[in-house]
Amino acid sequence: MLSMACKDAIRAMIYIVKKKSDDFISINEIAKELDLSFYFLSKILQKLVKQGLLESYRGPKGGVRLAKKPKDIKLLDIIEAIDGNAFFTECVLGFKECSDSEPCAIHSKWAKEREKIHKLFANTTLQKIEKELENKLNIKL
Amino acid sequence: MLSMACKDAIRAMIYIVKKKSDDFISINEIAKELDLSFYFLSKILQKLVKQGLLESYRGPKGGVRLAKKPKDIKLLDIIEAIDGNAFFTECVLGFKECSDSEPCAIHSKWAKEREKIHKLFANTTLQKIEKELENKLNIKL
DNA sequence: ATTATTTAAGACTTGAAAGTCTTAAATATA
DNA sequence: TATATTTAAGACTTTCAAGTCTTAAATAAT
Ligand code: FES
Ligand code: FES
Repeated sequence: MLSMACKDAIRAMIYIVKKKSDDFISINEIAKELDLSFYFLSKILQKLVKQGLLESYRGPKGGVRLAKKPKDIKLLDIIEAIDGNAFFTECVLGFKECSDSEPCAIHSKWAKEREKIHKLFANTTLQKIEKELENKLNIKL
Repeated sequence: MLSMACKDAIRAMIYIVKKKSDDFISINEIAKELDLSFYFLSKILQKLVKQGLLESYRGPKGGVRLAKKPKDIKLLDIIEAIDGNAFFTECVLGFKECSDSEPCAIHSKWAKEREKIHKLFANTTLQKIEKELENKLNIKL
């Protein structure tokens, strides 16, 4: 469902918010901590910078940091920045159109669950995740 | 979420059940009616034959037909035959493990919705789809 | 028996995502 | 100013799903 790039992007954003740092965090540090390829992660985070979710700074002491407050960044923003919104709009059986007026055989049921997932990602902000990390101590990063 | 192969497989199975035929239905006919590649569809349906969802017969008058009653074939059977069960078991953020005891940052919410989708596919039999096709007349095939 | 028709099996090609690397640009520090 | 450090951009390679094609095997009809 989520691309590899998108999974890495979410994990990186969670790492960044958890740090609560005003300074820039180097991509190299994030890649090492999360055991990701520096090369691959760099490309992914560049997209988040272009989408306005991160801001970056070059040179020593450079890196990336959140461009907005954690409460204003939703998982859905990250997903749409990397993967687009195909999952939430396209027919699960691959038809060109997906709508209530022109449904496939499982549209009615599928669209309902799909909307719940959409809401889940739209309602989950980095701030909420941050709080949950503080409360539950066994969560993987 | 579903692979192209899986989407085609589901559409083909729906086409077959809708025909309500005791005879074998040629893959060529299915491919033409659903506007799918004969080559690609052949490979896909072979998997369903191996999984025991379809039975096939070679030669003139040959083709495929359901190996079980429509009420005994679930969408989940088709999905697992083609795509496996990765979607329903793997961590949405890509961690190796996915369990309540070792959760990622969105496991608790994700696993809940994922289970609903699992139930949706497990509860939707070809028989139910067949009935819905009869009731609602604007459903795409 | 021969031929036409159909699935079975597997080789082959294509295309897109994943992953790697190189060079350029920015900038802090010495 | 020179150097080291960092992101930016894009070329390049790898991998795997998607898609195509060829040949073999089964079988009905002639
Ligand atoms: S038309 Fe198929 S999911 Fe909406
Ligand atoms: S651990 Fe991530 S979805 Fe279960």
